[in-house]
Amino acid sequence: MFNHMVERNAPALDAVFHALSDTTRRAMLRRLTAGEATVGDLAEPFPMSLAAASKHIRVLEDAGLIRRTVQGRSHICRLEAAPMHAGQEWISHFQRFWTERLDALEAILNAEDQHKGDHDGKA
Amino acid sequence: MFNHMVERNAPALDAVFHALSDTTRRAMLRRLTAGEATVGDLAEPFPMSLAAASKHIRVLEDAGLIRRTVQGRSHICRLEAAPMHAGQEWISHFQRFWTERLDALEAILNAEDQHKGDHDGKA
DNA sequence: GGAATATTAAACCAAACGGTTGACAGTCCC
DNA sequence: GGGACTGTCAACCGTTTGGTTTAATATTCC
Repeated sequence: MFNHMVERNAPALDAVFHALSDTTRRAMLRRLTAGEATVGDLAEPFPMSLAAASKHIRVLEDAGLIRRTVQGRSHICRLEAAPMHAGQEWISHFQRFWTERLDALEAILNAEDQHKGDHDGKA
Repeated sequence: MFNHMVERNAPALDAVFHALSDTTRRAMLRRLTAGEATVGDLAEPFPMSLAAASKHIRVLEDAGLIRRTVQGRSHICRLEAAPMHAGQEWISHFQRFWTERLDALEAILNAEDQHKGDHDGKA
């Protein structure tokens, strides 16, 4: 059942997860959900040099999460969320493992309640 | 609608995404879906030293994705998928952006089909 | 042409990464 | 006790990362 999950495109997954592993970059992506933005726009909220922010944007671009079009002197960036799909799908194969544990926990709690009911109520 | 997504626990997300950004570590996690395994078991498929594999396992452990119990001389590892949930949820906020694009594409294709149907030959 | 604007490039730095090797520490078993 | 076994630790190495600063490159405006 899990053998099918053979990771067809590991390098892309590496790049996407790596891009997402930084708070600044995640914030930039969130920002882009509100609409396109220039490099300057994306950099503005962060207490780092423009050059540093530009590098972060490059990482996002390399992971395919941003598309850039140059318009005059400003580079406008758009969200390209599609590559996240692969990441989400990879994780989704593990979903049953945390829901299973939650179900098990619930079962244990229910059993304990049951037990308490047996004793407390009667004795 | 997206303003609510303020990243309550950024460091944990950093750690999870970083842990997932390596092919070897993802393979180890997949391996663990088949059941618990020792450090040696997890290391065995990879053409690297045991020490290197041990470091990867440490990264997974630090991200909370693995729980380890020492039994005699062997360290047995179990999958702890729960922290992936946060990652999945973060990504899920972007889901509409790639489905939207797919829908838009579909709409364009439909419109083109429509157009073809209207004046068939050309305009 | 020249100044201001928007962004990347290049050189540098410290820290982290992914790997190695060799030494060490528990544990099991004779 | 003495090996074999399982695993970590420490030191090291080369590369990448995330940041800086100081140019350099386009572009727009006057």
